[in-house]
Order: sequence, then structure tokens, then C-alpha cells
Amino acid sequence: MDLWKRFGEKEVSHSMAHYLQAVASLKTEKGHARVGDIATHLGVSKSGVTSMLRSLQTRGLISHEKYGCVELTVSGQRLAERTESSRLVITRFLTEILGVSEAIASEDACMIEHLVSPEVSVELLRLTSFLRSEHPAARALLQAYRATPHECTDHSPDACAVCQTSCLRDSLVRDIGDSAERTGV
Amino acid sequence: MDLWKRFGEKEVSHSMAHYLQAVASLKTEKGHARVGDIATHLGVSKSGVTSMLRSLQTRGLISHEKYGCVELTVSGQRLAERTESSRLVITRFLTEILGVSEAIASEDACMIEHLVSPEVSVELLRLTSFLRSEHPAARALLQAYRATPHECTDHSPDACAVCQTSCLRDSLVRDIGDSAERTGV
DNA sequence: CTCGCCAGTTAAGCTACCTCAACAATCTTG
DNA sequence: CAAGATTGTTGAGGTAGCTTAACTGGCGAG
Repeated sequence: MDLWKRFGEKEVSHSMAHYLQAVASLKTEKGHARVGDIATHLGVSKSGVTSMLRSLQTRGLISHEKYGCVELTVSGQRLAERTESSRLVITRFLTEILGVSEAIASEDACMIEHLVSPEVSVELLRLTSFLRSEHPAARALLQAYRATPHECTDHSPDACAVCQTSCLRDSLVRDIGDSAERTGV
Repeated sequence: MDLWKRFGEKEVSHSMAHYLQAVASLKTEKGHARVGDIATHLGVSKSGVTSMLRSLQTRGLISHEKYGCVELTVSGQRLAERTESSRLVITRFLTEILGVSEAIASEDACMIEHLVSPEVSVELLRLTSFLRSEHPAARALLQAYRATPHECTDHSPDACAVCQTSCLRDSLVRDIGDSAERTGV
């Protein structure tokens, strides 16, 4: 299967998603988004911004005339909002339900926000809301969940409800040090 | 914050992760991985494979000599295993806990498998295992969760445990049609 | 042995995204 | 209303990852 090739065919790339978010946040923050603001906000050169704006304009996500301010089109606005919502949902799920540190949650959310389908984001929101609610089943679950040890003592096939032929955990935990180092934790 | 720039600084790119996985799966499938096999497996040209192999060799993830078979190094093998484990964990969480369709789950997992930190993957595995286990709190929660309506009726600030100033759901659901179309659902 | 085929490589070219350096437009201010 | 600072654009150049086209290494059949 060459599902993997769709990565390059996403409606927007990682960079584009962040340009759109930058424009959106500058607009709400200071009322307008200019090339220099975007460049500063994203930590890239102004020339990089100019050429990216051209590309975003071609895709109908922004409008921008020479030396003017940048405006999001309706679809650009939608995309920016959706990406931002995904980011928030993912971050909250990672920190509040999975109990991952803020640093790692923010980094992971930033990496995947634009790649997660709305279907998944909306379900993730639903699960997070439910688990954070006052519903007795949710409270009971979280309490029981927090109480069980982190270590899966028995990871033989079929003992764990997720692993099958081999223990998935083993290949994950051994890399945890490496990634913590990068994040500066 | 320019967290977003780390996207390009990941140990491996999306493509690289899939090349490594292709080599690993060909090795277990037919005992060896050759350029042509990899090209077929990934649906790219042989010349593309040759140049990617050069790049992976430079990074110490594979070894490959001219006209020979491709071998994963220890770090290449670790990376391939970790990516594959993440993919499995994510897929199972999306289908079995969130209840998303196989098609969407596979696509999303394929997009993000290499971007999710091992910390998050391992916690996701733990949650999924727990929820799929026989633990009474898990059974009760899933039952209650499945029974609650999909619609969040009250999304005013503070009513929902996740949304704050505005309803995150609104910006997500309106895009669901668009993405289903792409996936061919 | 050599001809031909297949696997693999090199070369050139494309798109995306970035950089720096030079230039052009606009704004500010005396 | 010009001088100079600020802001934005253009252009050339680099890396990553792909493509196609042309070339080469290795090997079996006659």
C-alpha cells in the first residue's frame, strides 16, 4: 500500500499550516498581519514569508497584495481554525488523560496537528471531555487507571489487550531517554 | 515559539521512516531487501531508492554496498521497530477506543507514526490496554461512553471540560465531509 | 565467449522550503 | 517634500525528495 505517499498530498504542509496559524494569531493579536510580523513570529526570513505567501495565495488560502497586509480567505480561516482546534484537543488529551509532560505534549501536538483528520480530532475531543466530566464511570475509571502500575508486568501474547505477537512496549520504552534529551527535559 | 521548526529536524523524515519499515518488512518477508523490492514496495522509482539509501547510510541507519542487499544497522532496526510499534498502538487506539473507521485510522496512523514521541506512544498503549482489559472500571466506562450521544449539546464556556472560550467541536465537524471524500469513504 | 536482459546507478531536472544579499517601495520626520 | 530608516520583494543558491532517461554491472543461454 502506498498510503504513505499521501503525506505529500495533504491539503497543506506542516509549514503552510503554521503560516496560516501565524496569520490568524497576528490578526487577533494586533489586528493585522504583515510580512515582517509573520517572519518574526515564525522565526524565518522575510523573503521566505514572501514566497510562502505566494504559494498560499495560489492555493486560495490567503489574499495578499504587494506591500500590503495579509488576509485569510474563508478556506484559509477554516483551515487555521481546524488546525488550532486539533492542536488544543491533542494537547489536552496528552497532558490530562495520558499524563504526558507539557513539553512533550506541546511538541507532539505541534508535529501532528495538521495531519490528524477531523474525524479523529472530534472523537478525541469527545473522549477527553467524557473522561474529564463528572460522570461517575469516568471518575472511577481515572482513579483505577491512575492506580495501576505503569509497568505492564505480563506482556506475553494475549495477556495484553493490545500487543499480539510481541510486546510493543519494549520497542517504545527503550527510546524514551533519547527523545527526552531532545526536548530538553 | 519556533517549536514548529523542529519538524524538519526530526531524526528521520516521513519518507525515511517508511524506507526503513520497507527494508524491515522485506527482510522478514523474503529474507533480503534489494533496491527493486523496495521500489516496488513503496511505489517509487529505483533511482529514488538508490539516492535515499545513500542518505540513510550517511545517517548510519542502513548499510548498502553497490549492487548488494540492504541491511539495517542496529539503530536503523530500532527506529523501524519503534515506528512500527507506534503505528500499531495508534491504529488500535483510534479504531478500538475512539471508534474511528479502519480507513481513517490507518491513514492517520501512517501520517503521524514517526512523529509521535515514544513517551506518548507508550502511554497510549497503556491507556488502550487498560480500557480493553477486563477491569470493571474499564468495562463500565466504555459502556457509559458508548451510550452517551455524539452531540455535545452544551458547548458554552466551562460546560465542556475541554473547550474554553469557544467550541472546538464546531471547527472540526464542519470539515468532516471534506476529509471523508479524500479517504474514499 | 559473447549477446542480451535485468538490476542498479548516475545524471539532469522538478517542486518545496529555506537562506542571504541586493534592490525597491513606503513611511517618518526635519 | 526630500533623506533616511523601515519594510517588502527579487534573485541566486542550497537541501530534500522525487522523476525520467541513459548508462553499467552481472549473469544465463546459445
